[in-house]
Amino acid sequence: MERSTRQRTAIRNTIEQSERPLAPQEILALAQAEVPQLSLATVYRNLALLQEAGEISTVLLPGDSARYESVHLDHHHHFQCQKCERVFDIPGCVGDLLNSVPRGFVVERHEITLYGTCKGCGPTAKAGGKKRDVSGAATAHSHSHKSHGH
Amino acid sequence: MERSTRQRTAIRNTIEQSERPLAPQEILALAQAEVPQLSLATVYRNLALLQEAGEISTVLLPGDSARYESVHLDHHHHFQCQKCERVFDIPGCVGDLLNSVPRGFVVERHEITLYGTCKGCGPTAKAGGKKRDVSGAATAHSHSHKSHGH
DNA sequence: TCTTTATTGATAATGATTTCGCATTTGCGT
DNA sequence: ACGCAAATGCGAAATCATTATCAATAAAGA
Repeated sequence: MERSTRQRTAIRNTIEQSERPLAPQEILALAQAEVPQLSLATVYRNLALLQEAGEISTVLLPGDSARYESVHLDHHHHFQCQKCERVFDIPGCVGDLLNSVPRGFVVERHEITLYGTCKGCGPTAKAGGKKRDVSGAATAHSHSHKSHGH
Repeated sequence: MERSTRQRTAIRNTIEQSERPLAPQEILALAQAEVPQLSLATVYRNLALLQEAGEISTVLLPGDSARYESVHLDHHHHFQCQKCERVFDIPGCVGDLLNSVPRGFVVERHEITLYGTCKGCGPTAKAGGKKRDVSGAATAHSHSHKSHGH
């Protein structure tokens, strides 16, 4: 059966406790604080397991590779900082104003991504600070759990 | 200086005349109707040039590779069919209801992607029809040019 | 504690997309 | 018509995220 390993627990906690979607690399870096020798392959293997178990969901952003977050979150969208590249959750939804599609098209799901500057990076230059920092701290929402459906 | 070649013209026309964003492979397939020996490398090289020239823009969808479309289009968003995987333009915008971001965050741009079933695929099974068809015909908007700002 | 086997770590392998290298072709100004 | 640099074709090479290998490790029940 499914065993409880230190690495799996670390990975799960890292995701569950994060206030924003994390990329595999970020998860690796953060979880290594708890399990130093943790391998990226293990992160991927567990992401797959946790996903099958329905504990986490995949967050896909335009032109970027997958990130993961807890499924125990209200319906929300994402904000990616154009400087630090980190992704934050934005609570709420713009509404069902999505009926403007042409005749014959049926919408089942939607994805909204906002781009700009995050709290941490402040309203300075348009861009600049290269690459991600893998750690990160800033928060964007109050982590209100449960109660889906938008 | 910049020369006018048959392949460049074919590529430009293909994109300009398409009613939806096209992936490099799709552009290759469509433009080969005009220039049979066209190479994929040439498509990529010209996409870069046309983009620098400000003629086309990149369309990025969550978890998918880049597509390209003319910049001469009103502000709009995209709809991807979950069956044929083709991407259509959806005119208009849900509005500036994007002020719901947390304090300290500044939104500069947004991206909205709708998922569902397109006109051509009809409201049948949830999914199924594998892979793209590279050609495609269906239309989703009236191609009204110019007049940005949303 | 012993046994079984899920799990891990390290690394090679994939698969897909995009870029390069280079010899050949071809616009385009003269 | 000439000449040269831009542009092309095609295959190799580079990226990159994700997956597969496989020997070694360590949960969990007996």
